Amino acid sequence: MGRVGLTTDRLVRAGAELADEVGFDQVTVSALARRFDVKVASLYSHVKNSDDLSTRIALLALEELADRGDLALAGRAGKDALTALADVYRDYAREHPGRYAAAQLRLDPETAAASAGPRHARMTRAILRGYDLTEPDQTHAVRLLGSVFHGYVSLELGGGFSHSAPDTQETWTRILDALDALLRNWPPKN
Amino acid sequence: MGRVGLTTDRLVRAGAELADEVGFDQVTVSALARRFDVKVASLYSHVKNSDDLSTRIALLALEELADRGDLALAGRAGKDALTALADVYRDYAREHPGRYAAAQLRLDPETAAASAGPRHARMTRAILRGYDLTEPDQTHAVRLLGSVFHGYVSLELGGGFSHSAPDTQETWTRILDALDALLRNWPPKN
DNA sequence: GCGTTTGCCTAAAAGCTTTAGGCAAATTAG
DNA sequence: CTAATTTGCCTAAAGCTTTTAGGCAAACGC
Repeated sequence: MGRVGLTTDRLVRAGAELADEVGFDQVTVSALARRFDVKVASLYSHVKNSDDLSTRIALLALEELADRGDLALAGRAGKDALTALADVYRDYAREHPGRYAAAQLRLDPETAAASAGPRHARMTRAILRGYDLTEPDQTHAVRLLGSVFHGYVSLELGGGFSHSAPDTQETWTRILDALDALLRNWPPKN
Repeated sequence: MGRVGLTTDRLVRAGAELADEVGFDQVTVSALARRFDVKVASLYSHVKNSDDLSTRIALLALEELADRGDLALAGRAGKDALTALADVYRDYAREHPGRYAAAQLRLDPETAAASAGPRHARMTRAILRGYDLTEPDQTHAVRLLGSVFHGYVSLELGGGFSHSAPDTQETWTRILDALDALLRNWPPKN
């Protein structure tokens, strides 16, 4: 039996695809071995354990998302930028539900710090440059945007807004309008 | 060996506690059996399978959350009601992280329809009676509130806003102020 | 008390995770 | 170009979780 050419990278990539197909929590070392038509134990030379695999998939997803974000934000500002980044998250989650779920994995602090996580925070902060907010309001706004993006996307993905009128695209548009209005007119403390 | 007095209800309740202690995804039929000092197979008379157990814990959490919501909303309106319901979600998630995670479980449509889910939608809609919104804006606003509550709580719980100033309580207050302002001044279409 | 139901048990099969040790293919060195 | 070394995938095995099947004794209903 020849060699298949496993590498950590190929495993992680295949794991991400598997996640999109069957759900992130169904991504198992066994399933991945099956996909490469290889014995399970063989994967353990490339990946420390199941947790390591999950973490690597999460890191990949975070990176991909940040790359898309950077691309979308280039040359945009204000509401244009807001909409562009918001759509990046929403579209990514719809195209890659498993990867998006992976990106939600709780990472330990050092791993999180070394991940693309900070890039995401920076992107959101960049959007706010188009609005007139100073600290600490800017941080509050960063957190609000993160909450809405993540909350909306995960509720929509989970079927939380299921099959009721009006359609979710319309809601998404109106929510972004509302956020834009809110950021342009951020209420002062008290 | 006498009988321990297992019932579906006791199992579900213990499962919920276990979830809060070790995380919802660590709630396993085996772990639950261990907790009752009983053989694993014994649980299968009270619970169909692992999925059934998870679903029941999720339903319990949704119910508890809705009960707290009803209590909090009684006699309140406007921003008062908004804050009260928002705090119910946030406090519940902090007190019962495992149950809160369970409440996020994707239920199949019939189960979801029979769950306390609809009560949650009704509660959010009730809050909006204090603001001047008509359909379809009301639905958009319901979805926005759901997104913010869920998004904020799950990011905070997951450590997304970790240890950076300003503190999360301050942000939470300001976000609710902002939502109140936004609802009082919902931007018209276009 | 007697029969029936019910509750917890043992047994067993099947799948996932992880470690240890082996052999052969690929790579490097002389 | 062979020899030594590294590397990649393998077999074997132990441990854990899930789930089903069948058994025995405690609890309950009359």
